Amino acid sequence: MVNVASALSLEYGTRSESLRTLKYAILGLLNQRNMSGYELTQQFESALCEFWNAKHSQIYSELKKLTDEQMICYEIEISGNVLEKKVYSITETGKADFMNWLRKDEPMGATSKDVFRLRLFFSNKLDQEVRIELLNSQLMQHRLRLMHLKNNQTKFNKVPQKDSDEFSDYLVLLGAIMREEMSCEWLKQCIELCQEGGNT
Amino acid sequence: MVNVASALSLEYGTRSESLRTLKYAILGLLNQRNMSGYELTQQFESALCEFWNAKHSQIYSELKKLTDEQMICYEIEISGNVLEKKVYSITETGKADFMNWLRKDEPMGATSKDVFRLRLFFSNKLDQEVRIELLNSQLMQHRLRLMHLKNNQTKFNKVPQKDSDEFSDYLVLLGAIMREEMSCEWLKQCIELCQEGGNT
DNA sequence: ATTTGCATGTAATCTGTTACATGATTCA
DNA sequence: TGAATCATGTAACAGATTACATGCAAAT
Repeated sequence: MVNVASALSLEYGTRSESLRTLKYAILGLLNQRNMSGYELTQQFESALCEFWNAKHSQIYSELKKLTDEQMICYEIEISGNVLEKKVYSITETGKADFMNWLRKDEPMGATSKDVFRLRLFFSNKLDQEVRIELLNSQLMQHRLRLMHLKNNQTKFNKVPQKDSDEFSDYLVLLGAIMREEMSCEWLKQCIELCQEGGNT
Repeated sequence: MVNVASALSLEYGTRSESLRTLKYAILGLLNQRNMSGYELTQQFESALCEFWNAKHSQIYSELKKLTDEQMICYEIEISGNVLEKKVYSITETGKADFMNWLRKDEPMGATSKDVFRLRLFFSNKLDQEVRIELLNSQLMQHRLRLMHLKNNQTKFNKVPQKDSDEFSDYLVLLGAIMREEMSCEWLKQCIELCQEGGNT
């Protein structure tokens, strides 16, 4: 028997909305200040890079979509003689939509993907030396990243005011540092466990 | 002037290969033991859930592709009277390809995306009470997750043998626990910083 | 009988990456 | 004058989610 209900297009509620996180990342940035697509791309590479990323190709198409949806609008500025630059700003509609997203207390989703942990999960199939080399390589990379982050932190000589953009920035930087410190700790423990009763 | 080289389809090297991580996650699991698509789906929900995830729809289509590519093959088993089950196993080609992937020391990619951190980055636009509520909600969720993970850890009464599947499992579980502990610590610090000089 | 779990798939859509494509501006 | 950076876009493809779709088996 066929599914009559679905044949009549009943019973299966409206399609659930997609998350559109990129949309809100862009709206959030434009809520801080007006920017071009190029500047937004740079923001993703600097300010957001510890928790979000997007290529210019994706950003430009999202900007087009958000303009159509009247969440943002733009004015054209001229750099030099002829080079056109679109400076985007958030609309009132966009601001309202963004604030609505920001306030929502959504339950945590699935843990994010991590290729290295996946590799490690299968690493007992490797020679012990190779496994330790891979762990060491990973450790070095995380140490380097930690160094850069701690260097960024020195730019704050005191905790910023709670309602400032800098304060939020400070919180996420703290999170990034703690994450890298944890990663280094964990990798060191893994290496130790792999070496225990080692090759003498 | 048009790009003659590209018009002639020259000069722009071969398309770079995609990562196909799901492929290797599946090959890795089938390298441990033979399984059906259904069992693989369950493995993603249990053993791999702390660092990878995939829905059954994605898994079944990847299995089809891997079969075409001769990385895996299957035999049909009957459960009960008629219900057919495809039990997949990895081929020698698949095993070689998997080991090749496992050995590679790829540099760390971009930090993985984290919607909560993105929200927090914009959270100075919220009322202080709402911001703290969101942080508390997040903290509770991470505490719960930590509890479950620590409970899993009790299943290991000692560190398993280094070349066993259980040892790798132990390492990634340790990583998951440390990650959740760090998250709880970080969130507590964020809450404190948000409350400092608070509303008296 | 009815619900839960076993078992497998496809279609539509959304999200993200790589490659293609162009041209101006600035600095060495 | 050549390289790096500013500036914007499209097309093709890869990766992932949600919904659609079906039916058997086991337990209550």
